[in-house]
Amino acid sequence: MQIIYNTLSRKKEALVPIEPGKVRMYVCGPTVYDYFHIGNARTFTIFDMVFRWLKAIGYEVSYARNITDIDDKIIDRANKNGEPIDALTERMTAAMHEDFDRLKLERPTHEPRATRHIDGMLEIIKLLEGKGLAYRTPGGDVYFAVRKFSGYGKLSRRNLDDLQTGDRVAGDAGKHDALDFALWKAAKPHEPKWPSAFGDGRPGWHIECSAMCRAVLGEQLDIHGGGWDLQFPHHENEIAQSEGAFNGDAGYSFVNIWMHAAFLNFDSEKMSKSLGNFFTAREVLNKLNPVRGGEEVRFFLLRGHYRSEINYTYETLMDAGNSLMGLYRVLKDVPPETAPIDWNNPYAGRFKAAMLDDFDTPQAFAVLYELRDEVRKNGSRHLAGLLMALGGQIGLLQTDPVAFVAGEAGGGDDSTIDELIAGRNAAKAARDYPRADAIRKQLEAMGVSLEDKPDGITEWRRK
RNA sequence: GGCGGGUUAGCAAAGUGGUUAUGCAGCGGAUUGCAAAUCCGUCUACGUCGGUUCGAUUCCGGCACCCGCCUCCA
Repeated sequence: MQIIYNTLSRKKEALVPIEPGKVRMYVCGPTVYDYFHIGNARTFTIFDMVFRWLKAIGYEVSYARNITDIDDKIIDRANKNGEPIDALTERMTAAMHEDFDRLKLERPTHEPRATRHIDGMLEIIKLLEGKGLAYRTPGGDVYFAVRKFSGYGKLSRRNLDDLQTGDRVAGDAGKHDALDFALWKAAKPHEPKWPSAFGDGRPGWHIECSAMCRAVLGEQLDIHGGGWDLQFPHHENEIAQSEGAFNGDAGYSFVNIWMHAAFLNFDSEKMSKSLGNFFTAREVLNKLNPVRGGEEVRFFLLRGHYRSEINYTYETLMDAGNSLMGLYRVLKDVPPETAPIDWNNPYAGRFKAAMLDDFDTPQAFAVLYELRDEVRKNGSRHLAGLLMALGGQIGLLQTDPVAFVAGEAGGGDDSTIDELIAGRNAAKAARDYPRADAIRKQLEAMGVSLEDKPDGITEWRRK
């Protein structure tokens, strides 16, 4: 039984799918105006882990992660670049896929784009207006009337009267209440627009997700995820829209379990575009060995619990890389046997128990390390296979171990390295140790480390 | 101001009312021509003040400090 902490109830709950055996999960995806940063990558990696794990324990998972391809930031950036909006969003979407692939994220079942669901948004807005939950302003905007929706604030536990507004939010002229949020924004010059019963315009951000959830997964979801910062107002607004428009009538919740991924920090502060303290995922990946980098980052991001903040530094990333290397080394030395996982095996059982308890990856990782030691000790190819297979349940340890340990790129080509090693071995045979050490030093300077094996073979690996 | 999260050893990070978490790094030893890898051994823990308890890092309360959301944000 999978246990998940539900932000809505503030409790750990059993996952009981609406439709037995099937899980419908929606995660708010990126806004494609720029490369995403390593903090964004954390959230997507976490939900990729959830996606894979739920499948591993037998669920059929429909996983939707949207692409927000219409938004103020996109418009601003496109204007700044002097580039058409479509060109920018296509370019950034392609880059996003490249980076996701490098991070070993599986493609979600659905990847809806906001601009392809405008009709669905307008339909919901119409429903809301019909119920008196939305209103038009003279300027042609449509707003959600927050105070008319009784459940408003239930997810983030906010009291409407406690919310600070006034000084920080410049009140839009036609708004009835400062907290009301835009469902539809009237068209402005030089901005994209769609025709509608409310006049030409474009959707607000929040309505996009309500519409895409409904279009792609249906009116009820088992799991809805996103970063902590989306809890309010974004997710609160989604609830108001979806439950206000249709779920409420049917007497059920829009979402059963709300999951929120904790932040990735830099210098103990939330990494964010607006603070400017961010590293894009691709710039981090580009600094790492191409064979290992993606998994090193993934390993780093999953080694903390998803509800705990983690701090990104070069040191913590390297720690993770070293730990991962330790797992791969044993797989290189003891070639894993391929076999289905026997969940009755004590290691497998403990790994599973950890994962079932709210995706306790740190605990699950500890089991992998113990299994690593066991494989080292008894050289069991069967257990090596189990180690690899367990890692595989959450997208780890799937690279060829020999290739992973050797690494690629930089440090000269293989034949040069082999030549130098041959020269060193000749020097060793002649007992010319100063020369042998000089060659090793030369290789080290090239980023290549050596390992003399007992059988006389010298293995090497790149940094 | 409102609401929420956190404080565990050098660093990272789980968990538990009483029994070694775990990883990385370090240190000592084995091994090695020397290294590397590996193995063996090993040092540092639960912010602070009270309370409950036979016993608290673990439950309760106060305090301090850090962080987040309340505006776009994963």
